[in-house]
Amino acid sequence: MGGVRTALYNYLYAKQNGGDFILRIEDTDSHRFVPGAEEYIIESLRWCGIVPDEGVDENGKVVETPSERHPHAPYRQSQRRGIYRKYAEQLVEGGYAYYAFDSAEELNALRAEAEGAGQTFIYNHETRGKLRNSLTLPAEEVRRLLAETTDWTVRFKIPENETVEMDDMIRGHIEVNTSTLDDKVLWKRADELPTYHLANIVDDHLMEITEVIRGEEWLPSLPLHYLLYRAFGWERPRFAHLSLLLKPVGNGKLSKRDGDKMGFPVFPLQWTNPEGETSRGYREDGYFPEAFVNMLAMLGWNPGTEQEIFSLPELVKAFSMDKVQKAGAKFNPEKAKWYNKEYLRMKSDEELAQLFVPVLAAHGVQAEFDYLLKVVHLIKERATFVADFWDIAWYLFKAPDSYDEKDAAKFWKEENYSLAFKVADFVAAYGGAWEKPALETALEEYIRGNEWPMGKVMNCIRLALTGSGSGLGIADITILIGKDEFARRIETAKIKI
RNA sequence: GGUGGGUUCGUAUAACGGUUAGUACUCAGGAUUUUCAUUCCUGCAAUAGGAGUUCGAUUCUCCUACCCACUACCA
Repeated sequence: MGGVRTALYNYLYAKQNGGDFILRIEDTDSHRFVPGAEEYIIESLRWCGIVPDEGVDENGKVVETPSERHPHAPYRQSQRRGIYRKYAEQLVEGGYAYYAFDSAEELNALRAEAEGAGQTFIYNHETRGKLRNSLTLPAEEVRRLLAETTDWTVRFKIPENETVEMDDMIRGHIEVNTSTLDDKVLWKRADELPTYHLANIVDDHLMEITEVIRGEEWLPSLPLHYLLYRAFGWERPRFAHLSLLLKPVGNGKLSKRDGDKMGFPVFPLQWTNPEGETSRGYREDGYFPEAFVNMLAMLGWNPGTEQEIFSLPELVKAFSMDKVQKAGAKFNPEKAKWYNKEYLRMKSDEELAQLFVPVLAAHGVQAEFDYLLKVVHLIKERATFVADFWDIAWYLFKAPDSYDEKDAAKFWKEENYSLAFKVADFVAAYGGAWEKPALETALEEYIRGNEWPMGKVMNCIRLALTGSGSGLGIADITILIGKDEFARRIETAKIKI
């Protein structure tokens, strides 16, 4: 959800300003490759209607070779590996970075040692002079290690005691003293891959990125990124850091576990991880993508008006970065359902009837499309999801085979059902127009004319028709199921209840 | 621990430094209805705490508290 929201805000901003939304796959961690994740991201965005202008072709594949439409290909960083090394070396030559030969074990040992003393080990201006790197080792030794070993990295040399002044489109002016920063690894000889920091800056420059809208977790790295742009002498993009999505109850950010525990999806689409655990998705749970997107857009942003329902094009028009909330937003599953309900009732009867077909099929039911149109028209205001249709209106497709005991005890009393049977006879003999208003009026005149208790009689009929004490209006049901079926159900009820 | 960010009803949010602090979701009542649902009406409920600036602070400044993120050869 958080990822989709970030993509959405990027998309909205890009489209609003006549720009392009580019999808780039940042897969520079060779140890964390997850099969299917890339396809999942693309399919999720497509479901949401957030279609990248660049980076993904019409078949939903990440573009690997440059073309007019996709001039910056390849868009997968693992396929761009060849281009990062020279930029890392450029920084070393300019004195902005250095080679570090400390092994992972050595650094871990230093961290453990510091932790034992209640401190934190940081690779920075204070410690780099005592570590094994191209700043401390003789040139000869550095050359030898570079040529003969593969366990080295390029680290950024953070300047000492300098204030980096930054601007964030959402948070405004931010200052950080460089002495609090550490010398981040930019490039690793072991797998010849950059880390996020280098790859991101290099690719954003090469791909002519003008705005970076990303999660708040990147805010602490912003000074490093500013320094990197400065070291390269490149114009930097503008940055916006979005607050996180928080769990509905308690503290902390939204996690997969919350969804499982509280019964709502946290993934746009159903997702099965490599361990075989499946997480439900909004799509599979029956949410409309428009509702999902609308709900996400309103989580941390508002239009400044009281309008709550926005289509994607409307969001593009209305979106504004200075209306984006600084604080984290707690996700509210109830509101998500409300959005779906609103979108469901905005759908046409035709569309809903079509969506209803597979639901009916799953219950072994087939019906005329015209009939479905009428059904859907009657029940759309009572449902949150299309799947609810069955629970609401199953009795319009088959007779009840049992009756709710509590409702039967409450309504099925002789003084009432004896009258109901008379009403049934009246319906059987009814010769007026076979449409709801006419039948409804006739029924009401008949019952009230005889001074019978309207509610009690109707509830008996409803019990016979639907098997319970709740449901649609009697006239609505009768018109739909027809005279014969009406009579059959009354007869069955006489015997069974 | 350090650094950065954040804080208005339970939740999402609105409010040129001047409002009876608004709206939506949820919840509770009520009205309508042949039941249920819908619809409509009403209600509950907030500026984290403390200083300061100001005629006046939800809004600006500082302090405290709490929450979050980061602190990897992950992104």
